Amino acid sequence: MSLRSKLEDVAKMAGVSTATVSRCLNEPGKVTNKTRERVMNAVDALGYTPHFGAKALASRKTRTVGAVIPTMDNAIFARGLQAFQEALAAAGVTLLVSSSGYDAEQEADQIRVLVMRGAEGVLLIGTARLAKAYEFLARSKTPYVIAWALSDRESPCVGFDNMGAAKAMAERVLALGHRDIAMISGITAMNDRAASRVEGVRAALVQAGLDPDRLSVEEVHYAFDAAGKAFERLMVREVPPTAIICGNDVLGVGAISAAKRRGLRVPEDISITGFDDIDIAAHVEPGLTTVHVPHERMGAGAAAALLALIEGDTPQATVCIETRIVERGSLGPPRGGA
Amino acid sequence: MSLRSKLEDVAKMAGVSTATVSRCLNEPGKVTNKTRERVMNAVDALGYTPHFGAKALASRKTRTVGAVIPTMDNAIFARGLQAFQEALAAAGVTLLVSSSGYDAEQEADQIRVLVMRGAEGVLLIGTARLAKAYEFLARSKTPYVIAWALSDRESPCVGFDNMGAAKAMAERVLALGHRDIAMISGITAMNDRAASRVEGVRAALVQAGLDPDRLSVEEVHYAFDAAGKAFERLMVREVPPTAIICGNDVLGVGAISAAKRRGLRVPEDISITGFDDIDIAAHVEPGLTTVHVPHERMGAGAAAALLALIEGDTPQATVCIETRIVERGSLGPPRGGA
DNA sequence: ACCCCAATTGTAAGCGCTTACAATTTGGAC
DNA sequence: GTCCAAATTGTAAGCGCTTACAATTGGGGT
Repeated sequence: MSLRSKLEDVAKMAGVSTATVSRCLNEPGKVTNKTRERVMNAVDALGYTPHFGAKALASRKTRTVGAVIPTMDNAIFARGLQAFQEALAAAGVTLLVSSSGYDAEQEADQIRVLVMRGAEGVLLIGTARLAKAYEFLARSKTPYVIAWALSDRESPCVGFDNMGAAKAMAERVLALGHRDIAMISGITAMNDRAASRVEGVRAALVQAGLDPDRLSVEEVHYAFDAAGKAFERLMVREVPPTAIICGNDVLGVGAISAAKRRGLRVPEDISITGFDDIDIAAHVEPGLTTVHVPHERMGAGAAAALLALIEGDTPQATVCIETRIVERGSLGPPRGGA
Repeated sequence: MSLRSKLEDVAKMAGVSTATVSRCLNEPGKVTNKTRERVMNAVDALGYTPHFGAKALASRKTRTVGAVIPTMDNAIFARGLQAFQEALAAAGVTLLVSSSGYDAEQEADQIRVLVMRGAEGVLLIGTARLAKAYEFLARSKTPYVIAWALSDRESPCVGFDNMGAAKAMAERVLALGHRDIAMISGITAMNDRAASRVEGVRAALVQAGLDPDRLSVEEVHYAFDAAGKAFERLMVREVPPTAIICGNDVLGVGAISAAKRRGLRVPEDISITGFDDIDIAAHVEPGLTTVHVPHERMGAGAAAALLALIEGDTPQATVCIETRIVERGSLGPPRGGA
């Protein structure tokens, strides 16, 4: 970090001015072949790497965007973020990622940090966050797009209908004859996706003429064993469920695992569903019936929207990515039959 | 990004000089309570966020380190990186992560980018990388530590003995009586961890008086279905293996899944082992017998080493984290008996 | 040859911050 | 009240880069 060579060193070695070196690096067309070659030689003779901060300061642009995601632990955000990143890279924009650990306070901090590090726009997951985070975004005039959910904010979003998808899944469960349905959900506080999914299931119950308050919901953080423990708690209730709708695939896989450990067959003894369709969902036994989310499409769409925003264009306010249910075997009719 | 308020604005509003504002923010002790309060009010009245680039430029320090990991897709690096990050945060240092997609050329690029973005040191995974990457590190005098493997470089490493652990696992497999052993490995080119693990298994075979060339090795990238396909290929060989040692848990889980799809029982018909002990290993049926790696300890250790390096201290050159085998059921004696 | 215009290169003024160093204020001790 | 050292604040010079603008160069057209 200390003895880096700078533009001036390169200029000196190549016998040109710093302006010329800068041009060689940034607008090679504006420089003679001959001098460009000379400069480039100096550049890699010295192993010159421009100082990002200085560059950002002088040019007042960074070609950088940020994303703060709830967690990097599980694969839920990996695919979408990957697509987001690739689309940005294609436009010559760098992505800075950080994770908040599902903590709203931390998320607000991370947003600040990203912006101060030069993010010209940010990708945010879902809509629920501290007011001060939104205020900061507004005050600093930082464009942002929301993904993984739909939003009615002025800023665009590229997401999917969490509530609708969960409702569709619940409808399918109900159609098979299940009446004792429970849910293992992520923590719904400050997590609109988790909350919407619970709401979606409740809506399906209401629509089927059932009492939505009879739905037992276990809220746990997204981890296999937390889901396992939630499963245990659900199964010792006085009326154990015949089907458990899980808030995501991590919970679903954890539940299947716990069921088998308990000697229950899936779906004969207990049906289990997931949400997201991450890789592992297809690789447990039985395969997890789940909601497939086209993460790649969402990530790419979000990138396009954010880039447009940064360029000053106004992209479509809301892009709704369609989800679909994939049946894999973990959902079947209840024990007694329909 | 455009109309951010700057130090000067804060200074003006608080009626002090920019130097005083800077002090308030960086060395609050050197300023009267009264003026500090006045300044702080101005700071959040304006929603002031310092310009990172300007700060880095003026102070020639960033309190930032970088890490280049092969992938964020699976959980392999997540836990260790998390611990690394937390240890850094405790020291007030920010972590910048990027992933190379197991591509050496990209990794070299990422290292450059991180350094140019102000990384005062970097965390690298394993030892195999392009010479130019090492050269750049040396020329730019950027300290680095290597994790996830042991290294004989001058720069410190905090890792574990991939070869030894794989050998130990193979010995256990051999002790159970297996003689037809195969391996599903990650791509070994430019991946010393993968290569060492294969080497370890071969060493165990040699030690047991077996021909190491008889070991069938399928090299695939780390994904469930790639492992599944590799499994299929292995099982149609003229002498199908009775045990498959997998290069990591993703491959192991993929193999178990493929075995069951093929109607084989694990471990009665085929034994399967993994490496890493990621969460999912305990949540498949049967549980995956694997090598447990204390990722948290490694991440924290790596952080300590890197921070020391940046401070100019010389940490211990090599820290070897002990691994251990966890038995979960996917490894048993071969069909015929020992 | 000579002139003029376009292409290329150089000059120098910042970008927003930190930090020596200088100037000022403060608060005891007398 | 005075004086002095210590504490606080202000002044201004960069940090490494970009980019108007100015200066130079090189080629036709004549």
